[in-house]
Amino acid sequence: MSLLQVGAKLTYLKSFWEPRGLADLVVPFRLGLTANESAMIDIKALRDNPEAFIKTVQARGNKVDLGPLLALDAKRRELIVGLDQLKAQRNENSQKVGKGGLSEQEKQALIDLTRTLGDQIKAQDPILRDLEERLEQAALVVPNLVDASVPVGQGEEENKEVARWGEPRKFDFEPKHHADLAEALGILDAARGVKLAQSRFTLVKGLGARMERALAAFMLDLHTLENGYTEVAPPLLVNAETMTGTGQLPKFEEDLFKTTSGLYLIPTAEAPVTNIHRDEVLKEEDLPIYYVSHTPCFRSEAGSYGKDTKGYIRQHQFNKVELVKFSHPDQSFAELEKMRGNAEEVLKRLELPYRVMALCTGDIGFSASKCYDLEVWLPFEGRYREISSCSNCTDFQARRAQIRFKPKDGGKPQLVHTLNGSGLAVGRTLVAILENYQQKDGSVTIPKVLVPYMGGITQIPAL
RNA sequence: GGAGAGAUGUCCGAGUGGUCGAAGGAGCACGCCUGGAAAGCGUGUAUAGGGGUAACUUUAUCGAGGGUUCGAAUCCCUCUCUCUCCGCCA
Repeated sequence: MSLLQVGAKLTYLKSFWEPRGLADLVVPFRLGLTANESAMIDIKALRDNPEAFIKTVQARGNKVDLGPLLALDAKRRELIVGLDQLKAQRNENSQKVGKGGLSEQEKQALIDLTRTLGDQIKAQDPILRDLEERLEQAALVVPNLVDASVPVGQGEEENKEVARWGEPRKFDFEPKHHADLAEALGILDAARGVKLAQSRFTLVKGLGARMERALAAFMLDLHTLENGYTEVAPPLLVNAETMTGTGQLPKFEEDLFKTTSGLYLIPTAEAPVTNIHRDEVLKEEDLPIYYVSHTPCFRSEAGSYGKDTKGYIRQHQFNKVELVKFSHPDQSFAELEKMRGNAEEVLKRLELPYRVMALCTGDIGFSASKCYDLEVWLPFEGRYREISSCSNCTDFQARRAQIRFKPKDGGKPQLVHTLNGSGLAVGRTLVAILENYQQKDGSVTIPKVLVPYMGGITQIPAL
């Protein structure tokens, strides 16, 4: 998840999480969940161990009150007990009628009796369903449990640096902003992007377009040939179920572009790729599954007015190479470390200085249990900026999307853990290269590993 | 856009009002057989929610929602999706 997305999410969440009674909890979107698809959090786990959830919610800095949720759950169970008894009686009676051996009168009496049972059931069933719906909606605002290793903090400022690589280059001239460089080199054309679409769209030209293609190819080769990922090219328009599975819907609909046919443009390949195995039961021996996908991403950037208006950092459309894993629950945190290493490797080979941040409880995404951001050095701004985000979503998305595996020993299907991370955001990588590899004359040297992918050229010459 | 067919368990596939959570097969697990394996034979094998320390018990689920009925996978209505043929088209 990108910084921009987190920002938008947090603003939205803040208003959403104002304390209020469950009765007037307004949810803008009716979930298309069926009875055996469960809610966003494990209601049983909440029942058994509410303290863990309360702790998480507090640490994340939101004020959702879990009390009403627990009360609803208790009420629901109470109702089920009575209703199930009624249904059991009805079923038994119906079977007696069917089996025969009753006199006409007995039979008719039983039918009449059972009809009243049926009426009672019909009267109570909607009450239960209403209760369950409210329970589900209430569960919807409860975020994933954060892992114990996540630093506690209020916001971005309290994220913890856990690693740093490379030395920011010393310039013997004033480094330029990438947008100024790129305009001068004729490789990024913001004005024409606006003409063709609107602001936050850019026309990429010449060696700029070539470099994006080269970067994508380089990253894909690294991840497929060396890191064991399988390349996939998913649909870029997906349905509401898919968006719900990974958590973009229903809460973050305003961040998405929706088409007139009801499909959504993907804001990240995480959405379609994680949903590849939605409603599936995988074999334990197939885990872990690694996918890598290079796609455009589309984000409305609602709520980010005025931020990064200049340049190629924050666009409505950008390219990203995304890593997705389906992991055995016991391995997911180890897999997160590996995934972070895979993303870091891209920066290392491009020789771009970066640091790794462990996001704190106040900054971590809604569905993530633990998350690292990779931040690349940008000389003009003189600071590190997010270029990748690697998250372990544990079973949070798997529960929504019903992604399970059958244990080898024959036990019940269990939820897998899902992970995702950028490996990397291609547009921002281009930005980082432009700024870090710029020369005094305005030309840009091409990182060594990229030269073969650029047809052998070693620089973008100044015009 | 026009015409038709379909949606059942991990998968394939039968089932047109009751004894159907659902035949049969595949897969998987265990056992027998074998020097070991394959084949063969036998046994077992859905998910979710309640209640119960447990044994166990109960409810729901045959694409989704509604209806008829004492009783629905099965009958009726609505919707969604998939497939085939025709038309259009990158």
